[in-house]
Amino acid sequence: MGRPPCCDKLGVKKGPWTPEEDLMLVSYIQEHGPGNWRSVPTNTGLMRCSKSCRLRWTNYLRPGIKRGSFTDQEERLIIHLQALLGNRWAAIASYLPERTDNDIKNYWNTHLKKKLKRLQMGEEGEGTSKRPSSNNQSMSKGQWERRLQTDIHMARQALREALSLDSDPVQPNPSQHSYLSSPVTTSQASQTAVSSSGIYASSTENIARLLEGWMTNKPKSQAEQSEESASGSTRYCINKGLVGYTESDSSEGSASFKRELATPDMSEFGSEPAQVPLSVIENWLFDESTVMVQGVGLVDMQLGDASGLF
DNA sequence: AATTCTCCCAACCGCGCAACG
DNA sequence: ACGTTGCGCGGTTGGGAGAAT
Repeated sequence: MGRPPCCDKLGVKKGPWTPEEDLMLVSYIQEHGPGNWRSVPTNTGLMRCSKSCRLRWTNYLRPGIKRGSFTDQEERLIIHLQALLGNRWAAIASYLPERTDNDIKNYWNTHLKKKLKRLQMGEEGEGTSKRPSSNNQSMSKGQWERRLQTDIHMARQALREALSLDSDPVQPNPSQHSYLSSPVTTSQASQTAVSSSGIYASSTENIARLLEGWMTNKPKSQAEQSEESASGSTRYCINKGLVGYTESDSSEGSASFKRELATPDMSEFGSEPAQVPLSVIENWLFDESTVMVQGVGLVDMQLGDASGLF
C-alpha cells in the first residue's frame, strides 16, 4: 500500500503562483517563520498544498536568492562539486548560498551538461590517447569508488582546515528570529500586482519589490550590487542576498534566512558550510594540486571517468 | 506575419528518511 | 516494533518566450 499523494485533495490549486498568493505566504512566514508547512495552507487560506508552499518559499520567495545567469566561478564550482558529490543538488547548493538547489539543477541540466559534453566531444575529436583520464576508462568500479572516498576524505580535511581558519562568530538560529521585520501593506501589495504586467514573478526585481519595505535594513542599491558582482569578488556570503542585505545585516536579518541546508557530511564539523567564506572552499576546489588524486584531477574525472556514471 | 521549433525554468511528482505516538 | 505524518530531495514535465523558418 503506497502512501497517498499529499496533493490529491479537491480544491488544491496548481500551476504558477499569483502575487496575491505570494503575499499571503510571505505574510505568514513573516509572522511564524518557515517550517510547519502542513499548517501553512490552512492558516493562510492558500489553496495550495504544503509542499507547494515550501517549494515556493525556498525556491523563489526566500530573501537572499540570487537569480539570473551564473558566473564563471559559480559554474566551475558547480562542476567541481558535481564531480565530487554527484547529483546531490541540495548539498551543492549549500556551497552556493545564493542559489537554490532547483536553480543549480536546472542550470546543470540545461547548460553545464551540454557544455561538458561539447568539451568532451571536442577533446575526443583531437584524439583520445593523450588525456590521463582516458587511461581510466578501464578503471574498475572499486578503484573509482576508492578514489572517490579519498576525494571525500580530502574534501573533509580541507573544510576542517577552512573552518578552523575562519571561525564565524555568528551562530544563527532561524527559529528565534522574526523573518521579515515590517509588515507589508495592502497598497504595497497592490503596487506589486499592478506593476507586474502580464507575467509575474519572473524577475528578481519583482521579488525585491515585493519584499521591499519588509526589511528593517535599507536595501542595497542596484548600483552597489552590480558593482559588487562586477568586481568579481569570490567571497560568497550569506549576507549578500540581492533582496537587500548588507554585511551589517548579519547580526540579525540575514542570519534568519540562512540556508537550512547543511550537507549531512558537514554536520560533524559543528557548522554549516554556508558559514564558511566560500573563497576558502573555492580556493581549495580550484586548486588542482589539492584535488588531484593519483595524478587525476576531478575535472578529468568529470569529463572522462565519471561521465559514464550519470 | 504566421507558424513551427527549441530552450528554459517554475512547479509538480514520487520516493526516502526521520520524528513521533 | 510498527504505522503515520511531515519534510526534504532529485527527477521530470508543462508551458511560456524567443529564435528560426
